[in-house]
Amino acid sequence: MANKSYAQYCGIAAALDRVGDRWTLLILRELTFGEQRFTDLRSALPGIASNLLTERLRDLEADGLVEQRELPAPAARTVYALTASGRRINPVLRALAQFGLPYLGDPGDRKVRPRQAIFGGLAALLDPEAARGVDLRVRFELDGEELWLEVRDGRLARPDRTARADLVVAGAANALVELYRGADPASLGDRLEITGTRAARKAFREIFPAPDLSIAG
Amino acid sequence: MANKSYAQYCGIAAALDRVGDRWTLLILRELTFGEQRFTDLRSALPGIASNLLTERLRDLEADGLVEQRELPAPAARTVYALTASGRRINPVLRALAQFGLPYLGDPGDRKVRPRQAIFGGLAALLDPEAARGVDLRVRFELDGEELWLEVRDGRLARPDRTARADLVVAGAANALVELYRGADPASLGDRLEITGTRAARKAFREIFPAPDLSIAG
DNA sequence: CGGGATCCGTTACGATACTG
DNA sequence: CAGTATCGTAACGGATCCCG
Repeated sequence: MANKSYAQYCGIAAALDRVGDRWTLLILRELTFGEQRFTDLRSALPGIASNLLTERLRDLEADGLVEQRELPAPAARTVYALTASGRRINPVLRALAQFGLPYLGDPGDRKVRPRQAIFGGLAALLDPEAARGVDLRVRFELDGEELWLEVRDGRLARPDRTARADLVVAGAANALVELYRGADPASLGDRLEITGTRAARKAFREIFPAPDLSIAG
Repeated sequence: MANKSYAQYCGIAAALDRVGDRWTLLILRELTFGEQRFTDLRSALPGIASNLLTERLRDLEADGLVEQRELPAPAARTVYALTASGRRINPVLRALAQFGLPYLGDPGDRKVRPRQAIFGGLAALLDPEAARGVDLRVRFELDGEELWLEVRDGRLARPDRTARADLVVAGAANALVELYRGADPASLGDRLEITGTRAARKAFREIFPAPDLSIAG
């Protein structure tokens, strides 16, 4: 790895020796959404130097968390993907996302919004207790972009886009964010439209509960 | 903060802006065990420069995660402690500890062993599902040091040292570590002695299950 | 002795330019 | 598209010194 090891006999230190370097956890975040090309990662991580991205990917490969895959011709190109070991980082990302949520300001500011931020943010909110045994397919149409999210038997699953969605959330991504930051649903006007049975809407609210934001310093 | 912000509208990035700097999460780890003096932190974090520790503590104070407290006379001295917001980092530390566990090598090597590593490691292993509703008080006597661990209604609690322990684990800390790394209990000989009712021993094994280490790269 | 501050050599990072 | 090369700057690590 790039940085020196903490050299402590402690799981947290051992974890940070692998994923504690700057940018590393954000690279892993991107890869949890699926295979990514070098350029995909670069554009999702504005500000990272290309040599640094190379170095981080090599480190992650050396630790067995990420692997290169060669896609078949014609467009033969290499992509990066998480290995089985790499997917074990998911609970860490979820815990970080929950910790960081109160610190997100208004969605209007100048910050980069990663394309999958909505999806990733919701995934972090999933309450395993409330989701126990639940199946729910949601289609998002936010700012003209379509995203699917599927809960199967209480866990997030690769969405089946051929099936019918139980719930459709369409409109402005910012409106969804504001809703989760405690805005009055009525104040959103027609910027967000949620379509589905009453039961599906209820399930969604329970599985992805709005967090308590009162804690932020 | 010392490092530049990622400036992304994402909970993970926001979290890393606060706790992603080198040493920061290990400082928070130490503080989860209770108030610590500057010198306590320094000795628990071998290799950290004193100015860096100062800077990190100031950053954490500015973010409202840590606060200074003045202990009363005679030995008037300042200690650092987590605030309510700071205690929200706990799930992150647990997730990291679980992720990092397979990467811990044999306990015999030269690495620094933080005094509370055993306690912290076990706390990370607690299975909330298995612990549901369980009460269990454990006293450790490892390498001559006494540690208490109390599970109350399925959650870790400040141990009540006046009450009677349901389980006593006495002997070499290394033996306990080896046990959790898959060693045959019989091979430990008399290096570890576990005393308690059959029910208490069973509860301990279920609440703190040995992790699957087969995943390590 | 606890709680830092200062200084300085080394390393990692960030920006830009360049290449197969 | 997927990196490599170069280089100035910022952060880190180690040592030393200071003050109550």
